[in-house]
Amino acid sequence: MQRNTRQHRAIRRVFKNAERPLTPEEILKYGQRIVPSLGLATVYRHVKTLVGEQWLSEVKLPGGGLRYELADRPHHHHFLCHSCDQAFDVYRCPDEVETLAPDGFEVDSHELTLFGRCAACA
Amino acid sequence: MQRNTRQHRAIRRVFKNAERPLTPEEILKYGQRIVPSLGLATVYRHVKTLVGEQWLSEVKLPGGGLRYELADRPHHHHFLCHSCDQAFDVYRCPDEVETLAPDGFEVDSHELTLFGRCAACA
DNA sequence: GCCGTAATGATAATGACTTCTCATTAGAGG
DNA sequence: CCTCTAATGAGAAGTCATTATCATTACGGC
Repeated sequence: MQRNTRQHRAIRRVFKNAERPLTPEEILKYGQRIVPSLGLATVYRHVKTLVGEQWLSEVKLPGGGLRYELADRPHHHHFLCHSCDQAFDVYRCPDEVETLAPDGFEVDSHELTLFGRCAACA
Repeated sequence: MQRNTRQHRAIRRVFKNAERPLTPEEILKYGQRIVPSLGLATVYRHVKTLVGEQWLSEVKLPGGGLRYELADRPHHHHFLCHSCDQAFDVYRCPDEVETLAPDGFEVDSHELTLFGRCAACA
């Protein structure tokens, strides 16, 4: 991944334009609007590299299937629309979350997911 | 699933004794302490039936892999130990969670997962 | 513009999880 | 106790997301 290919530029552009976590299939779909020949294997290859470079971060939501987002986003959570299955960012977080665990449990991170219908589907 | 078999009784007993969500492999392991010949296919068969009867409910945590718990438990969340990979119940919930979504989004449920080390691993 | 080679993309392979198949076992009514 | 047949369990098969293979393409230094 040392050459500046059209595919690499396209994938980074997709994330710069997206303001929500994307699945590999979504990356492929949006990337093909820029480079129509883009293949799924190339998406996976670049995503893996970009995660290694900490340019992207993995988003694991309940229900499985990894999504990816820019790694430089501040702390936030996610909303998952069960109609269109798209994930969205929620930039508000309840306080004192990490104090909820039982005694003796060490919390080092947390993930809050809201489920429902997004503005477009509702 | 209309006969009262040893396997069926064993699987229900496992859940009655467990106070945390179980994976199919965990159900198999604990069930085999009661009925050593228990097979994984039987675990899946009964879990599917019990979920259909609303006796069990599915627990989807980030990272994939379904877990199951008794359906009659009151609202609660989960703690996932990244050392032993066991899930635990957390019977406290931050208030006003469903008000965090952006305007126009309809929230109908939420899932909060705490990550860290459980009391036994810490 | 040429050339060496990294990157690509179609497809096969993999792996984890879940369901199916079917010969055998064992509930439970008579 | 017999009999019928639902349930079981071992292994095959299916699913789905991800990775590997490899012939072809196209960056980019010269």
